[in-house]
Amino acid sequence: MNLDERERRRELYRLQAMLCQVLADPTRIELIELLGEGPKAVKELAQATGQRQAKISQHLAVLRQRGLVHAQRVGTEMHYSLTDRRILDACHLTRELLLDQLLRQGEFAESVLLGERG
Amino acid sequence: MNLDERERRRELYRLQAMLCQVLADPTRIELIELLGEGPKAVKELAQATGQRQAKISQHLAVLRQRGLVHAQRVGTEMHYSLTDRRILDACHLTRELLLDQLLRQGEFAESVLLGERG
DNA sequence: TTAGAATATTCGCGCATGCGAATATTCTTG
DNA sequence: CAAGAATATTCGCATGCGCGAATATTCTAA
Repeated sequence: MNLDERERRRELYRLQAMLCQVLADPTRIELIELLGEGPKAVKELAQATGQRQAKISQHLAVLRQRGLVHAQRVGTEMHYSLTDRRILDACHLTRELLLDQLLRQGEFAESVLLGERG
Repeated sequence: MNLDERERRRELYRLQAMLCQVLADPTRIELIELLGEGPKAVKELAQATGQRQAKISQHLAVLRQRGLVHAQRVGTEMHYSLTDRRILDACHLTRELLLDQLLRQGEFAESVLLGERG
């Protein structure tokens, strides 16, 4: 390999963008939050989110391919779990950032913030 | 308004996804990093990234519309700056997460990591 | 082995996004 | 006002993404 520095940085940014892309979906964020509570089966996740099973499986596949979650067979079920708790940290930090943005703009803030802060 | 809790959480996830979407582009990440050094004109950013001016303006428009950067006229130039330094924190955390992912998978890691850690 | 439950995958569509090219806007200077 | 520099916007296109619907796979139990 031996790319020069600029190209290495570019490659890093490209991969980072791909990671952020994975986090750029509300259903996937919700799945990450749920898995933050502990391992869960697909059916549980579908029930908790109120989404169709196929949709949940599709999003779990994305998370799995990117290495954010790990799947384990347990009988007829598949138990999913986070591979790294710091994924939650990233989610929480971006959410903090978002909440500050909302506060600054003063838009939507009250309705969304209720029950999340204060 | 007065949404129930689940809907409020959903709305929050939706907005968070939109924020992550903004961070899910390598050029925008590079712009954020550059602006982390201080305010810069569009031309500077175009030069530093080696990208066409129109492309930079387009991405800056996205960052501006989402409230991540602030623009100020200075003569014939527009000086852009971060509205919140913690945007950098978010970028750096996701990058840390990415680097750990790469280390775990052992793929690309060496070439990308050189000069970034160690 | 067959039935059925749990999960995964494929397909097609509608929609958003990033880009280059071209053009428009806004400011400064003469 | 005219010319030109700096920046913004528009347009058209190619590509990617999320979704529902349908189907396939994989395991358990009888």
